[in-house]
Amino acid sequence: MQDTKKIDPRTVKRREAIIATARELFCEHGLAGTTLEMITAEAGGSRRTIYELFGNKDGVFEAVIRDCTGRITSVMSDLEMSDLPLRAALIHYGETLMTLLTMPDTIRYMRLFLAEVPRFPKLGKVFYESGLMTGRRYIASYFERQMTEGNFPKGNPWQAAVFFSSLIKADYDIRQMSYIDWEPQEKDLRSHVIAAVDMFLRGHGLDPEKMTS
Amino acid sequence: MQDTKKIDPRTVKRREAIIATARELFCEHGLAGTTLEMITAEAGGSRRTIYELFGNKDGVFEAVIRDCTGRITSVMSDLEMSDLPLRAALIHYGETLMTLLTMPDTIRYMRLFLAEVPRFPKLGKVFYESGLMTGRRYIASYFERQMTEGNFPKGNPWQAAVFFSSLIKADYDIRQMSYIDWEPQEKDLRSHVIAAVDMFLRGHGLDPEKMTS
DNA sequence: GACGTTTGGTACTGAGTAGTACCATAAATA
DNA sequence: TATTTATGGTACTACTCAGTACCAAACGTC
Repeated sequence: MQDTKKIDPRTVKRREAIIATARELFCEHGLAGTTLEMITAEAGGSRRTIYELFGNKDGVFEAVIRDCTGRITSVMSDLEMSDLPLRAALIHYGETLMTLLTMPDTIRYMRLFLAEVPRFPKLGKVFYESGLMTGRRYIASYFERQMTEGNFPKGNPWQAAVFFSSLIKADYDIRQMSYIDWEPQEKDLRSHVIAAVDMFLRGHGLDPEKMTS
Repeated sequence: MQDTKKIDPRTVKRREAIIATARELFCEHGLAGTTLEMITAEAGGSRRTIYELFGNKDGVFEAVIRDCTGRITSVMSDLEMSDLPLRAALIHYGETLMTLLTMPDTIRYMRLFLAEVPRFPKLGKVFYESGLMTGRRYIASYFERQMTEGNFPKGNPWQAAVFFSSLIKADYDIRQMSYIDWEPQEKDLRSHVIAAVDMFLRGHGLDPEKMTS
């Protein structure tokens, strides 16, 4: 039952170009505010091709969201928890995570996604499980390792992961999503992450003052 | 320069009816997915009146968002930090806050709001400052009081408030906004709040075990 | 009860746009 | 080179819907 038909390289290129352009336009004007004509005007090609490749407008939207989710997920997977000592590793991870989460593109994408989820419940699952949970799983397994190695008090690694990311994230996401054109200063982010990590460590009975960092 | 003209009670009633209906419809179908005809069909009246009262469709949307924000703010203001001992008070506040934040109406409203903020930057400010910050201010002043009374280690009450609400909220908001038709169990919420409060207390050098609750 | 304001209902305009049909053309494949 | 497939472009249909105009009726005010 395998589809041995070769895929025309033109199709791949067109598809990518359409998704890239649509992503920009959707983020800028929303789904309803973007016409297929706007997409073809910028990406080239014609509406004919869009219907050929995506079925209809909603198909383009789905493809865009899956693409964005994939991008974020892949960044998340690349976030290696380094071999630094615990506190330094957490700070490093927290900073990288925050850089990703506070990027204007991430914010615009989240807004777009949340706006339309009710009409695309399947995408909600995709986003949550492959996007949000990827980072969570990763950090939970890190804590688990630290627990067995005796660097971190034994407990529920999953809960530790939830609390850790909550403290790091704080309300920067909601704040940025609602406050247009506001971006946190990098130095504020840094000091916030440090404060969050230290609070997290103390919350688990560890003294950040005594940790080489 | 005062406007001494009396307001026709009919106008007030119509206005309220339109906002209530529009709120439901906007949350259900989004702004673009709701036609003015749908509103009049359910709220009664005619499009004529809508233009009379709100100017245009965007005017209705603005009124709806202001109304929703006002509702949430008023609930926030009613959240009294009781006279219970610290740990019990935090748990109580946390539970009430979570009840508010995880209500399906709150979630749907947040989605609607975030979807359209880019076109209504002013509303972003309203939401953030009068909605989100109201609770934050309240709890910060609570911590300040506890600090001066010696029940809580001296420090930055504002930061304490940020961390506290971050831990309480965790990722329930994002999770609910993206996962349609998922609602947390009440007992899970309770145990989460307790764990968050205890982690918060330990993070500030207090031992929850030793606190009468 | 007379006057003025607000409202309901209906019908209309005009703009915008998703989706389709069709054919010529360009590119890939064999 | 011949054949197949994907693409571009254009023109068209059918529809939705915001916003307007107008008149008669309902309601509040005095």
